[in-house]
Amino acid sequence: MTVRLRVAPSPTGDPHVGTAYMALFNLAFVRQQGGAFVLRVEDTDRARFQADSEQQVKDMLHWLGLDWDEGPDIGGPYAPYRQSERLDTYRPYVEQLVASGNAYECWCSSERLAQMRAQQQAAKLPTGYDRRCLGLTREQRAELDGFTETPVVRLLVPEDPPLHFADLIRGEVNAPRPDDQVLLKADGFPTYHLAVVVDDHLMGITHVVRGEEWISSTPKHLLVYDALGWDRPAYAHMPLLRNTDKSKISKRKNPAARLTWFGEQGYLPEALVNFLGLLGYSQPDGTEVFDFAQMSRDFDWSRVSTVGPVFDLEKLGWLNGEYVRALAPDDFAARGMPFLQSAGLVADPASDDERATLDALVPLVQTRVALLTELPALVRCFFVPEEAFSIEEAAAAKVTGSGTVLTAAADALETLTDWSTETVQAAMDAALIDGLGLKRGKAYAPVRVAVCGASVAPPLPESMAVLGKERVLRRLRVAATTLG
RNA sequence: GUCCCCAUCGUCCAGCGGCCCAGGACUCCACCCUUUCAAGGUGGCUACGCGGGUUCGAAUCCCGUUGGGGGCACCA
Repeated sequence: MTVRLRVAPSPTGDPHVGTAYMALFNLAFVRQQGGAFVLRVEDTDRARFQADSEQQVKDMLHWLGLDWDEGPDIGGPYAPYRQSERLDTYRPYVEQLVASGNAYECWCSSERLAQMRAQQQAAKLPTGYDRRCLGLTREQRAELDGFTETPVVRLLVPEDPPLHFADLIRGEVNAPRPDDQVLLKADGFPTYHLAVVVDDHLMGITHVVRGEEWISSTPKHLLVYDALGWDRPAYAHMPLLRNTDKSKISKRKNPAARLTWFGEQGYLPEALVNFLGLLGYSQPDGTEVFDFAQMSRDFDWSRVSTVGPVFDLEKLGWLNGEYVRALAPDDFAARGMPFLQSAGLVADPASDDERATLDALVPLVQTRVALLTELPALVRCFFVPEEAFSIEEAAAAKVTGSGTVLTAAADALETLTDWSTETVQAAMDAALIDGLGLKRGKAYAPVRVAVCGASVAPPLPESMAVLGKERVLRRLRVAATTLG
């Protein structure tokens, strides 16, 4: 049997990391098994619906390389893949459930339901629908209070509903007894609980992989499968990603909950994918730097943890550095360019000169960047117009009184006809180390500040070679007076 | 409140009865390398929540307890 899995985001806002996390594990298994991966849009909540959300989700998933085989944009044998376009397919099943006595209509107003729950909680009772409408006709119910015109359809949970199910990650799971859950809302839209089951069945989904938060509603779904006479899928409930305080990861408490945040912050998609594959999961050999293909190759549900991992940015930052350093030089330049452009250091599109300068800088900065957002500060002095070049105050303060050193360096460099890393360094060493008797660290510090404007910068002779004789000399002579 | 899930260094993982007075990674600290900062190298700090069992033997199994998390919507 060929395996079919899906990821089913709800277009209610900015794409969530949890969606990528689920997609990754779904997909790792799908690709290992040679099955199909479906993207289904669960847009049954018209109150929270956001029109641009679906596209953002698709963009983010593509950015991460987590691509689907069937979906609303590319179609497939089970189209449509948007639940709002499938309203007609749910209706017959609702009718069937009502006819078979597995569901019933309910006219209770939301006010009455809220009041009922409050009372139950005050009485320290489990909350749940009290079945006020069960067995009543519309007319009979209308005579009682808390009545509302348009009914919903509720699942009738039997005395002994199925509460146990096998989970690929957790083994036998014991879930709580469900409430008489609403299946069809008053607006005619199905709730999640009806729509997932119907769609998963109709779309031939074999494995339902979702967050742990769904464990408690699985019995409802089981009930619907059974009532409709359908085979149950296999279940895998993933651990929930957490904030630092261990609560379920949220956009409110954690910027990383927002998928679009990572690109803006200079993270590489392959690093994020790798990192997500490290949360609640590990490679059999303990490898920590691995790509999707490797993860998929020996993917195993039994290796997925049941403990919700804290989404810790520090390790992701390290991992990102690993990936940044592993980038081919031209790839690094290409990925870094947008950050230089948005910092206003490079024109958009970049000129040939600017490209050439960046290419020359790559070997100097690639090991010094963990996040792409760190690049602009590191290369600022190479791109900034001479008139706008300035020395950081703190850096200047560290080397005040080095006019002699700077002048000596400038004088020595002035005579150079061949301008390269080697000749520059030789000239500086001769003038400052041999000539003034300074140690290299002492000698280079003021020069670095004068030329780069900061006390932390890429290697000095290399930087000076890239900068060119003219600009270096000008900066040295200016600094010789200002730092004199 | 109620039901369910979970429990190894600060964090992410390994461990699935003896190889563990617990191993790797991130972070932090020290040292080496070194023209600054990185990168790289070496070393170090730090954990099986607690209490009972079971067993010759428990981080690993069982029970309890404590702690954390999630669900309890005409949201997903």
